[in-house]
Amino acid sequence: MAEKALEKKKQKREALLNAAFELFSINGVTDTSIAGIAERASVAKGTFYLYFKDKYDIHRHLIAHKASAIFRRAKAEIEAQNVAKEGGINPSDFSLEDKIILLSDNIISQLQEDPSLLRFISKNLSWGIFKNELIESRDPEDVDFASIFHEAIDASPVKYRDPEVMIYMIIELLGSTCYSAILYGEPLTAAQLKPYLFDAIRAVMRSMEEKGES
Amino acid sequence: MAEKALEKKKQKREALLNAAFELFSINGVTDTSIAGIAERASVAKGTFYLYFKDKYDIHRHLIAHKASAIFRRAKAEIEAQNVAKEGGINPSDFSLEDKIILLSDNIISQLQEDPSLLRFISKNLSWGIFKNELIESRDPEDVDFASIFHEAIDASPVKYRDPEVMIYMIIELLGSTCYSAILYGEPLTAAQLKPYLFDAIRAVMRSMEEKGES
Amino acid sequence: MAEKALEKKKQKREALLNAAFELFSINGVTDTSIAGIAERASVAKGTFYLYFKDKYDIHRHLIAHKASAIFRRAKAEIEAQNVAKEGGINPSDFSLEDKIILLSDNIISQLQEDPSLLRFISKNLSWGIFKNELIESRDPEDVDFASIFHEAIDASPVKYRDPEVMIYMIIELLGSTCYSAILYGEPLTAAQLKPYLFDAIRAVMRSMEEKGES
Amino acid sequence: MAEKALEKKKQKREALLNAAFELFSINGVTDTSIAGIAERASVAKGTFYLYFKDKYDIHRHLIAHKASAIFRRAKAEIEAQNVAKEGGINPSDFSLEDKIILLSDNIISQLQEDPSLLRFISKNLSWGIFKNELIESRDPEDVDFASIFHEAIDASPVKYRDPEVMIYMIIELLGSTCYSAILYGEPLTAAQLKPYLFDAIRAVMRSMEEKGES
DNA sequence: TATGAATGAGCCTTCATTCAT
DNA sequence: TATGAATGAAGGCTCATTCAT
Repeated sequence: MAEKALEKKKQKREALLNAAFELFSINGVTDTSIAGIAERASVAKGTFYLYFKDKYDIHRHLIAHKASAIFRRAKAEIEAQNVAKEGGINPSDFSLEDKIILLSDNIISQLQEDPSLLRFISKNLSWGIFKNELIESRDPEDVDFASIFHEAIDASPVKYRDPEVMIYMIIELLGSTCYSAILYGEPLTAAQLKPYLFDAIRAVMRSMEEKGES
Repeated sequence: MAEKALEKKKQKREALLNAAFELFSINGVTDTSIAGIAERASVAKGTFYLYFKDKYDIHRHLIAHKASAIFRRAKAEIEAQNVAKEGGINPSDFSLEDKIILLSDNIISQLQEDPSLLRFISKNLSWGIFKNELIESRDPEDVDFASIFHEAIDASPVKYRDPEVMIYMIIELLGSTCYSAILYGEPLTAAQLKPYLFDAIRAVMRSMEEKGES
Repeated sequence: MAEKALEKKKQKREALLNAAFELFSINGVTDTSIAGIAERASVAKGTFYLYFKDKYDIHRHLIAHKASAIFRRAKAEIEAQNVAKEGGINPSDFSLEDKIILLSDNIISQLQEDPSLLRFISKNLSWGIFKNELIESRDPEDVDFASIFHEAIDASPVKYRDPEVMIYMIIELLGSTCYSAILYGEPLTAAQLKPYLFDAIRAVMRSMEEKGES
Repeated sequence: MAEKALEKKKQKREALLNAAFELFSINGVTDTSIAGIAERASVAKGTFYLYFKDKYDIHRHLIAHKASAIFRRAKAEIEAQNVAKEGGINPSDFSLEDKIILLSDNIISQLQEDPSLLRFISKNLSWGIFKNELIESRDPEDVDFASIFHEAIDASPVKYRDPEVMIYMIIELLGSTCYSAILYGEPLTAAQLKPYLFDAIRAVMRSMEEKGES
């Protein structure tokens, strides 16, 4: 196939993903039809099936795609901040706790900025996604974001019992508390939640520090 | 209406709720039809509409109903245990932390016993349910289980900053970590999760103790 | 259900069968849609599925129904003729050969009268239908027409080797030669075919007479 | 066009025909798609249209092609047998009856060997095919097999009333009885059918012998 | 209250066919 | 010639909902 044609295919796929994201966010998966996705993507209905198996297929791809994007952006922004304040604190001076709080803070900000994103990944920002196990053929740019954590953990002087479980609990806590807070301000707003949540995350981490470490 | 007729109505309603619960558990809400619910309840299709507005209506009632049942049973069982070991530890000797751990432990046991129950309330065991705000016309027996917590908190000598938020975080943490653990054993089994989770709950609670309290 | 309602159901079913027959005859099974059948029957699309599983289900019912009707009518007409010419030949005077020729003649006449009927049962007037094995739930009025033959055979003084095979061959010969003759007049018209065919049928029967019979 | 290119075209056509034959045999015409044929032939979908007008076009070609092949092979094998037993019976010693029985026997064997072939030409092994009238542009190698019969008939000392009708009836009888016998063994197996069928064919032929001929 | 036949909107999906490359 | 992405018509089927009984 000519290069141009490949480019066009990529664009169509992108258009479908965007359309699906918007509709899933607005109406939910159940109330979104393939016809609707195709129409919004300015593509014929049949074209949808050239790119995705069904509604749930595109949904899975989107979740992986969006979750990955959130983590990548969070990581990038944190690094950019460090570069900005040159001569400032050396990132390696941050403790793992600090890093995870920074990351959480950034993720919450992103979700606040774009609540439709939150509604979409809704309750899906959890372990299954995190491990990318839902999807067999990950898109190449959707990097394995579990590695972001593992790098940071490995670099930490403080060691933790079962670091995977720790991350699991942090992600679940973050995801489930933010949902209600950001979308409904219930039982408190995201801004109000943050200090409590960060304290809680720190507390969870401390409770999992390796015993010998004192 | 004769008493007998009232009784029959009650039974029909119950039959519909049970049928819906089973089908929702097995096939999910989307893949459950009203026709299916009616058939399983041995009731005509039209009859469904005499009791519920639509599929989502019965779903909401069920969630509130089941969640309430879990909390009530947990409370009852804990009290029964205390009565059993008479002369044993006086329940009022338990700290709030202990009580909440006991409650959590019991809830996890119930969900383990009946994973279809877990699958059903799935990610719904969260604040929305807890506050029973989803449903306007609560069934009379579905008591407000938030009160269970408030009573215990009020009785606690240790005081907490924003106890509602604390409960919120605990419930979210419990609900979201158990889901994956019980249903998939991922990233660890419920049995393995428990010590970590209880430590985490205690850590969260400590982080929210009133400062002056030492 | 009230008697009237039952009557209406029966009518709807009949309307669907008639509509399907007409469309199958005109356009063939492949080019007939369920929407088309429903429309022609003045019934909503969904109603079709209350009576038949799919297009092939109604097709099977129709074949059994129509084939049965042909045989029943043939039998009835032959009997009526005998009654008409009272004092005439006693039907029991007919040999089995004669009876089968009479039957064949009548069937050919029916098919000539209504070529759409022929096109419909087309190549289906064969053993599978004859034995009614295609269809599990035969309509009650669609009598087992195999019995018509067996009665006649049992009554015959002349005995045959394997009478079932004989009938099989006669039916296949009749069905397949008539098709082309009636519909296309190729390689000869039905009228021209008849004497040859009847000779052939008699020849086949003679070739299967029991040896001892001389 | 270069010779090599012509060769390639021929191969593609052949590939399409083979693919279509296999799929028609397995799934039937209705459930076979052009996309499927093209894929199985390792050819692009659009390429199909360079060789055939549509699904039914390739179907017609195939029927004529396969039916012709059966007759040619039957003739060739019979001739080969005669050559083999050199000094044996002179083929011209066979009566027309014998020749046609031999031919029928061979055709039945072929169909038994390859039931998918039978399923494919199914009920199509009949007069329409025989006369090759279905297809306007016969492939050059698909010789007119009607001539095989006419030669034999002309060579026969015994003369027949309307020999075309005789052949017509024989072919129809053969085709329709074999179908059910070979594919389903109903109402009897092909092996069991043969003696009856051959007797019947002989009987039909005798019934059509020219009267004066004794 | 209870029924269940009837409805028809609306969904998913397939597929023949076209056409720019 | 050959390709295969794109199209959109068409069909099958489900299902929530209504309503006469």
